[in-house]
Amino acid sequence: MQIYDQIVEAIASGKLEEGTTLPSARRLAVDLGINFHTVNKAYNLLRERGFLIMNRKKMFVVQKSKDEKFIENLKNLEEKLINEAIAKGMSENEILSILKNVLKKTKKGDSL
Amino acid sequence: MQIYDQIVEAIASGKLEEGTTLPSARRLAVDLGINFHTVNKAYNLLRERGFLIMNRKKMFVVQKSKDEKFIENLKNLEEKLINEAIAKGMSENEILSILKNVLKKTKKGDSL
Amino acid sequence: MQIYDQIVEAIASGKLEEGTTLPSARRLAVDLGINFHTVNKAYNLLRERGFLIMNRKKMFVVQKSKDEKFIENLKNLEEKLINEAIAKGMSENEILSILKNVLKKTKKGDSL
Amino acid sequence: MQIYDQIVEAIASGKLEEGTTLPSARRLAVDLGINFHTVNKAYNLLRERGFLIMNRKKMFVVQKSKDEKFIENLKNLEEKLINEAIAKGMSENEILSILKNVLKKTKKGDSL
DNA sequence: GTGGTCTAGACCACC
DNA sequence: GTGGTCTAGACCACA
Repeated sequence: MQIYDQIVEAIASGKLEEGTTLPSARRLAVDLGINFHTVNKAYNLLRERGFLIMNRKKMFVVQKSKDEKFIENLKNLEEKLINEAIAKGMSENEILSILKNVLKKTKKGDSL
Repeated sequence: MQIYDQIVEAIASGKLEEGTTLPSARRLAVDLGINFHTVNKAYNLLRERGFLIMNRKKMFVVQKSKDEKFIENLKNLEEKLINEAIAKGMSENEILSILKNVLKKTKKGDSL
Repeated sequence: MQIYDQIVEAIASGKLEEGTTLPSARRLAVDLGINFHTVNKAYNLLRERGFLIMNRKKMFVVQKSKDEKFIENLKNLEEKLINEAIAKGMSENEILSILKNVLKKTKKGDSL
Repeated sequence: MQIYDQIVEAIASGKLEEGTTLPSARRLAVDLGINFHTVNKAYNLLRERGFLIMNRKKMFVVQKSKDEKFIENLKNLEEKLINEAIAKGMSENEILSILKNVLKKTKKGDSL
């Protein structure tokens, strides 16, 4: 999941642009000093969730595709998080303020 | 986690007000037809995360306390979610719109 | 995939009823003389596709749930298969006859 | 496989009639902007499965021939699909209805 | 070379 | 005990 998160973050921040071919699972594994299977699993999860796609050469390539399933899932997770925040006694404005800050911060990395 | 979520949702929606004493773990377990330990675990997780507090009679009571740790955690989780959304190619406005909708929907349940 | 297919077939034929708890992955692996990970992978794929669900004891249990995604996928795969049959010059009636036979055969196993 | 599927679909829909000579693999590769080997492979797979035959000029020609092997294979694949549908709890009528719809839809494209 | 799969053994958290 | 994960090594088909 750490690899997964880092790759998602790299895509979001623009460090990995759409169409970029990732290093092979074996290669990245060696570079990171971890096992091939671990990288492979992360790559496959990213593919399942639509962040990567495999090209004709069987390499993984960055892809940006917003699908219905993802948005539905996003809403559910957000609902849980926001429920917790409200249950903690936070006001609507407080929550919105935090959300906007996170969004701005993440978006700022985007333009780098 | 289902019990956990339901209780959080009940607190957020106002069905469970601050100060309310929850049924004992054994009692709720019987009512729901599940194992005592499962309920107990949910209660303890809710206490760890600051949604409940144990009173002198060792009963669990609803508490609304926004702490630093929770907010920090909330930010981290939101960052991951929003990173995924941006990595999917969603625009800042799209994301904010979804967040506002979820917030409004959740908040509406609040007034019920 | 062999394990996957066999379990699907066992559910379809009624040998495995809804609610049945499957043997643990480790146990089944020993019984079949194969590796734990192989069974585990099959179980997880079956869960992802909605044929199994994990209960509170972390055991895999048979579940029958027809979801939209499955039906959509079924239609796509059938379309490909039927396209091939038509491209082979088979008539609509021929194809329908084969489909009915397969359905009857599979369904017959159901009542055993 | 995309090329494969598209050609099968074209034959099924009548856009490619029996006896039609396909463009050479090199030619089609250039037109589609993909590698020659990829087209060649698709053509060869189509020949292996009996959708194409090579003429004296080594060009691929559309052929409609229903062979035993194909029908056997079709039955096996259908059995797997239908097993999944039944394992999902779908009734015989539900499945048959879907099959007929797909068949009708595919057949309709035929007359275009 | 690539990813995919199977085997194998170890450790973890959970119940 | 359970599944989940990481490591490791081997072999496969594909290109």
